Amino acid sequence: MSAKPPFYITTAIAYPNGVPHMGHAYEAIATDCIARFKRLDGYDVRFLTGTDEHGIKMLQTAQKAGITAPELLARNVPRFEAMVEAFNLSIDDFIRTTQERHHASSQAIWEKMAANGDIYKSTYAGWYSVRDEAYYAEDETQLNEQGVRLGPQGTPVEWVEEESYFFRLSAYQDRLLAYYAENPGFIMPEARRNEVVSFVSGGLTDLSISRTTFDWGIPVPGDDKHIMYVWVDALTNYITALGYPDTQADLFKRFWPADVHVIGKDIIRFHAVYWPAFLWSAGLEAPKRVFGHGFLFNRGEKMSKSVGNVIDPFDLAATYGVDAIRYFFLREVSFGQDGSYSHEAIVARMNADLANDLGNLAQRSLSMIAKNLDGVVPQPGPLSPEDEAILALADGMLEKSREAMEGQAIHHYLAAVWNVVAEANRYFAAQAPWALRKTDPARMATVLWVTAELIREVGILVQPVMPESAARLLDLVVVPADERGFDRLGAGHRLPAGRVLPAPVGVFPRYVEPETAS
RNA sequence: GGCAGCGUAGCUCAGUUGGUGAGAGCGCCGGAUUCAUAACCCGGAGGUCGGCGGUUCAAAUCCGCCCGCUGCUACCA
Repeated sequence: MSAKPPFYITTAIAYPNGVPHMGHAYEAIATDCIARFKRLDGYDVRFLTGTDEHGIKMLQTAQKAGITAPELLARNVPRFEAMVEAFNLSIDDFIRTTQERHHASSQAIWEKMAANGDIYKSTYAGWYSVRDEAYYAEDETQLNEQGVRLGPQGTPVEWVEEESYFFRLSAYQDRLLAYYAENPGFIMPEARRNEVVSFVSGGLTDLSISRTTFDWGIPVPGDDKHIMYVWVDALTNYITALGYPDTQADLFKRFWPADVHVIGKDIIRFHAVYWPAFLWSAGLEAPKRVFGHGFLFNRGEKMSKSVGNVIDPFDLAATYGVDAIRYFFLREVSFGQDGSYSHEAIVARMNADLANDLGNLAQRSLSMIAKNLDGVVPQPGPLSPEDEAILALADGMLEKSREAMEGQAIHHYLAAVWNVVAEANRYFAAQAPWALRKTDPARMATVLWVTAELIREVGILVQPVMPESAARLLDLVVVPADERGFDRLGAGHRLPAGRVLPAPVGVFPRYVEPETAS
């Protein structure tokens, strides 16, 4: 067992009735960045992702394709698993809700909730929308011209009357409101919290949590006619992966409650209302934070199959490079807000920030060390006020980054780092070491040492966003593998003189438009 | 309909509790430079801070109304 503080972070589990789109990759990338940041900052991190494989939609999609649900999963789930490699996700576990461990866990939490008196059997009658996975009151629906009844979201609904188990959600209203009040950071960003508070304040009704109309799911303990509502099943994944129902398991004791569930803004309610209630009912603690990120738009348009602008994340990574894609989405999009992307925006970002600012800085400074100092890190002379100032600015990056990442403001963390990169370029231009070469070689050496040290610090700090490229950057200044943690930042661990550096090679290539045949 | 939020340079956005002449990045124009990935550096043009009215010595920043947009939620039908 580690002395490091624990940090448990999860993505939502993806619904694999289709293949991954950029939205899935985005959530995974952002969560991975947070996980890596915490790991480098000295935390014992547990990072979970996975797939949500039950439910009627899975059955229907399979049916449409003329195959079974397991066959559909066999086709799609590997694509989600492939994202782990393709996007360099540093996960510790990949959970699939069809796994045996998850059946046991889901049934166990159900039994706990039942034993607590929060589950009762009744009948449910109403209009159900498969697509929305929600029931609607009759007056929430209407008939269209074709005589098809539609729900408020414009999706078809069907009359369902079935015996159902209910969860006493209404009993948790006060406790939820108290929890939101006492933990202002529970729901992030803040705008989402306001919505949830207003929703819960408006009154909670009990929740139908079982179905008898199909069987692709986990059976209710002691009543096989019923299978669990997908959200009871899905949410439970977060504790299954820690060994639940064995609450004495090492993982469970160490990592529950979760520090952050990173999810899309569309499923905030399930995570911020239902999930804490389920957990309390089962005698467990609620997670510490639920962060709802925004949606991605292709050139400002929502991605949809009918518009034909759904982007394959694997294609993007192949075209621009994994790290460039990771950087683009994490830097360009305010985490928590919706974001937009386009070829032009991606190219502009990667060329300006990565190739021109950071890559070129490394190249111009390290090549001077190679050509003028035989590739050996020089011993710096007395530091000038300019040297001290830029080093101090770099030393301040960690605190700013931490502060930003406390609130998952990934874009602020990156802005802080690139502010230093911009200043470093100004510093380099102002000091003009190429001119000092003839007038004051000792001073040139000092400037080059300072710049190399800046590259070391920036390299360490950008590892969470661009693990591969940052590693190559750090290789250029020969930072040993065990000296790449955030504890190595700052004045206490400056780049030592005497290191022999390899010949500098470009880490961040410019994106050049391929020649178009005309 | 209710609640919450937003509308600031061509684009994306910053602008603590009202007070140095309204900012950043990208883009554009000009200059400088050659260490470097046609990169970096310097300078410049560009805005009625959605509109109207009000409070104040002073408002992008507070209040009211209006217009437009977004989210949550309700209801009519």
